[in-house]
Amino acid sequence: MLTMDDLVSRVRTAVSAIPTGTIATYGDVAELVGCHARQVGRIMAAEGADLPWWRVTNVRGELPAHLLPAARARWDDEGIPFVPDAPGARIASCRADPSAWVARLPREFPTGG
DNA sequence: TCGCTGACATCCA
DNA sequence: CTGGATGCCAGCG
Repeated sequence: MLTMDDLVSRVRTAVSAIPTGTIATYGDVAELVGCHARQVGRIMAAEGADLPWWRVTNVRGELPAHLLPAARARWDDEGIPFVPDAPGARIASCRADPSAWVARLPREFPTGG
């Protein structure tokens, strides 16, 4: 049984494991923790304050306007390009390798199987 | 204790 | 941009 607390814990673990300088999508995280992408967004909004949330974007590599200023600063720090004219380019060039990302997770991390 | 409704940092045609 | 599909939570009666 996957409770909300379990889900929060998994999301926190998964997001924390995203390698520096790379980004993942809500869908990636959702698939990894075994829930819907939208659920990840809810958790990030509520519990993601102390996580590298700027490494988690939507499928287009974008974030809501109220987060963009802070996210851009983080992306700049980590060498992640901000490409306002071609947001897809960022997600394409900086998306974390799932294998490398998942490898950073603890063995105990339940991926659903 | 339900059932409806609105809000959310999503995704797709 | 518009409209529908998904999952979960919070507020109201």
